[in-house]
Amino acid sequence: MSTTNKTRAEQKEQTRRTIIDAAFRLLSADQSYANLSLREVTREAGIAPTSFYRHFKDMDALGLTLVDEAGLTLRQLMRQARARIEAGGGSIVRTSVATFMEFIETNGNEFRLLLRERSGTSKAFRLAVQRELQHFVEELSDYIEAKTIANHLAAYYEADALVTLVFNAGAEALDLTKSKREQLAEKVVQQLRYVTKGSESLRHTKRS
Amino acid sequence: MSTTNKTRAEQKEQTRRTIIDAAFRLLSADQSYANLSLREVTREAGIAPTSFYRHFKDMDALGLTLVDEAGLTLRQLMRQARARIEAGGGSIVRTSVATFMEFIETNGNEFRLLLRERSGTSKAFRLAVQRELQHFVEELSDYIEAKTIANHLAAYYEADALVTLVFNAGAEALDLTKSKREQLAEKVVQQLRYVTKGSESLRHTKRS
DNA sequence: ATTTTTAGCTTACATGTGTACGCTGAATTT
DNA sequence: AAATTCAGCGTACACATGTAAGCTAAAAAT
Repeated sequence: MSTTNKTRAEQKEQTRRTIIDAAFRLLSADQSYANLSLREVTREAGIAPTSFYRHFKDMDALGLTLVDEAGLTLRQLMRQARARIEAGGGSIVRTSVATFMEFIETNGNEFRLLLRERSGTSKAFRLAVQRELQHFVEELSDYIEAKTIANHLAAYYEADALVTLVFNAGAEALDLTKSKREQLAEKVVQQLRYVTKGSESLRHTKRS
Repeated sequence: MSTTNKTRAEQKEQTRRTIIDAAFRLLSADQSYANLSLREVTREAGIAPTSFYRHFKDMDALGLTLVDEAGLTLRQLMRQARARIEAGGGSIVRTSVATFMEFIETNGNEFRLLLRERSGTSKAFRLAVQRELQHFVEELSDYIEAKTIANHLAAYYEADALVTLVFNAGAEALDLTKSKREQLAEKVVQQLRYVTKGSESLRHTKRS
């Protein structure tokens, strides 16, 4: 166990990626991960059905990997958004919403995966998605706590509401044409303002 | 085609109900309608697989019926809540949330059906669920428009946000123990207040 | 140079699926 | 009384699935 250790491990990693990519490719509005079969995936990946097991214990293991990757992609995108904002761009709310809507448009199937498995039949999947969303809530919550005089709990409630509204708007966007999506964006921007304004307003009247 | 017309039609209707009830019984945290097979349903209903077709064109037709029934159940419950409120009960927000949480607890599987099929692989299902939710948004929107000086669009945005937040809290509640659910209820009550307060506040600063 | 490891393959099997076909007996119509 | 309708059944078929068993060739270790 020394020297090169390249070609074989590399080849295996490459095949693993092939499987992952194949699975993502098979997701669509009409096909969820839940009703995707092992054989379909291996067919798309160009390997024998039984070879699948050299890389994943079962379909659940692959699915959880996909959820992680989709969550990562989304987080990276939102980090870009923050960079854009700090670089002097427009309003925080509008830029974040626009970025999220971009994600829906270019990574619709990744989003569908998160959306569907969040309420799917596997508890492990539900928890995995929940964890991804929690990342956003916490980041946003910290931001709010720092930028305002909100206490910890209030900031968390507010952040949670904002993430919920955006995520739900994303789900709605999936079935809409591009023109209708602009109306949807307008709606969610307004709703986010209600939340931030309302939270601020209540902060000033009582200390809860 | 005249006279009695009872026993046969009645028997058929009864079997139809047996099928519907069987399907509902098979739904759970671990089984969604999407991966429920025709044969499972007929097995549970105690009829031959092929007899299914005497009552429904296919599983999709049955599923849409279930969505309708679940939506109806939910609507009836919320009507009761309004009755309770107008009969002098507590706050609108708190009572509505409590009623909804009761629904989750006693009709968890009906709710799961709506929740899952809202983002499922069948557009017909997605639309059916969307329609059910739209009922709530519109009723609530009318209520807000009447009770406040909000214009039509603002009332709609507000109602939509409220329904979204409550529905999402319901989804979260499904995986929680009873004690954690009270915390969740507290969270969503607070979030709803943010929305109503924020909407009101913005109404007074600008006319949009 | 020899042995060990292993990614990927082929073959095979048991199980579950949707639904076509045709029968039966009882309810209904004529 | 005779004819028609039809809810429900049993049989049957073609097809897809997950995965067990064992082989092969090449890479890696000895």
